[in-house]
Amino acid sequence: MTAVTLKDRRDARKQDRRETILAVAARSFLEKGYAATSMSAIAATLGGSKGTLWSYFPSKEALFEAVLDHQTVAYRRDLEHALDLAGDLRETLTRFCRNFLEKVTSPDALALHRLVQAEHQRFPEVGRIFYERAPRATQRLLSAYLERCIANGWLRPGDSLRMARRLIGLCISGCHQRLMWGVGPASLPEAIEEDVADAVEIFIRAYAA
Amino acid sequence: MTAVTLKDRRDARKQDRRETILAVAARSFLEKGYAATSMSAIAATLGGSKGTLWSYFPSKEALFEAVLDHQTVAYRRDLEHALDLAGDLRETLTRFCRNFLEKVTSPDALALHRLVQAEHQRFPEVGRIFYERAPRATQRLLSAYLERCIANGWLRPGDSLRMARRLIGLCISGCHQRLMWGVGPASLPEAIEEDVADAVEIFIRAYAA
DNA sequence: GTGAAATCGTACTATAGAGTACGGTTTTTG
DNA sequence: CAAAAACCGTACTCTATAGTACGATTTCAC
Repeated sequence: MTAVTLKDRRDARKQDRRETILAVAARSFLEKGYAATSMSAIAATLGGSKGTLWSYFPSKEALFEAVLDHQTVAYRRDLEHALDLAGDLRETLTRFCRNFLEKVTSPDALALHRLVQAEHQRFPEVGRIFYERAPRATQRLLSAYLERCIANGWLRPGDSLRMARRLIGLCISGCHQRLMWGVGPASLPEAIEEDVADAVEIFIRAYAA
Repeated sequence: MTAVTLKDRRDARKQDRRETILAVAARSFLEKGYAATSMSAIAATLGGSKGTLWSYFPSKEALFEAVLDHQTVAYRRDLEHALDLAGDLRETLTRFCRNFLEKVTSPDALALHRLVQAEHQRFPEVGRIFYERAPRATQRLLSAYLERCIANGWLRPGDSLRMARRLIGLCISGCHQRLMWGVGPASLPEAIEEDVADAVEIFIRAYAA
């Protein structure tokens, strides 16, 4: 027993170190992109030597993929937490859209979005994996809820996945779109409220029973 | 007169050369991105010497910006041509959405979209300029048409620019979104028709008088 | 034909960053 | 304490590519 905990302490340290490396690397990748991020600079920020860095991740590519993996896990966990759907239709949709928009307009989410967008030519897997984990996961969650609304007779029957995509498209057609191009609104919270109200109103007019 | 035309021939050659360089560079930038594009490779493809390339564009950055400039001009010219709005509301919106989606789902448009997205951190101007010339220009054009529809009593009064953004958001919420992540549909034309039909239907239900 | 402008080929400089090698030092385990 | 694992610092190799220099050659205007 004692032997195990002692050995585990070493492993825990390694895990900690790994997390630290991922955090430092994520900062750089998200802010500067893949090409402009240098392994040497990461090693320097960490304080350790280059050899150590390479002992954790055998190459820049490996580190990059580990960072994306880490980030998408965090992204999805946040989203699922934000998407517990219960209560009145309009109210629930409004809460969902607001939570969703708040998540995806955060600086980190925008940076991640851009990073994957930028590098998914160089790393073809990256785009598909991210799509599965973030946009697709969100669509599925929302779609399942809409399915229940249809069963309850609150919404007209139809393809719930397509309906989910339309609602999400409406949500991101305003401030999110502009933020992606570096043209932010004066007040983000107000812009989000406006987008949410529009999206829900349009959606309900289109699909309510 | 003769003097002028003769001198012009030299200028015309230079102009041709410039266009050729821009075309070759655009291929590379659009396919491989900024970092992975090398000036030496462009010079090699052109066949000439590096000195000549630098005599046309004093740096890689300058060439990059010239390429983006050239591409957005082409992009906007195409769009404006595709957006002559006349006739019945539903029919006009359908034609507009179809033309728009066909343009923005073309391989070059997708690549341009990604390229600007990727590099607008390194070149902060690029994002704003592109936004002005492409998404914003489209919004303005559509918005002006919707304004007329409101005046005619076909649509309920409202903020026409916001309405335009919602319609465009609906259009790109389907296959365009997936294409951006490298997850293309089996049949693009069919997917476009589906998106167009949905978008127009939802829009009309939401805003028709 | 003649001179000027453009072009060519090639060799060069300078920089930057990925990944390696290695001998010495600290930390952890038992 | 002793052995092993991890870590450190530093110096190194290798490759890629932006940008320059320059003398030789072609093209074009007149």
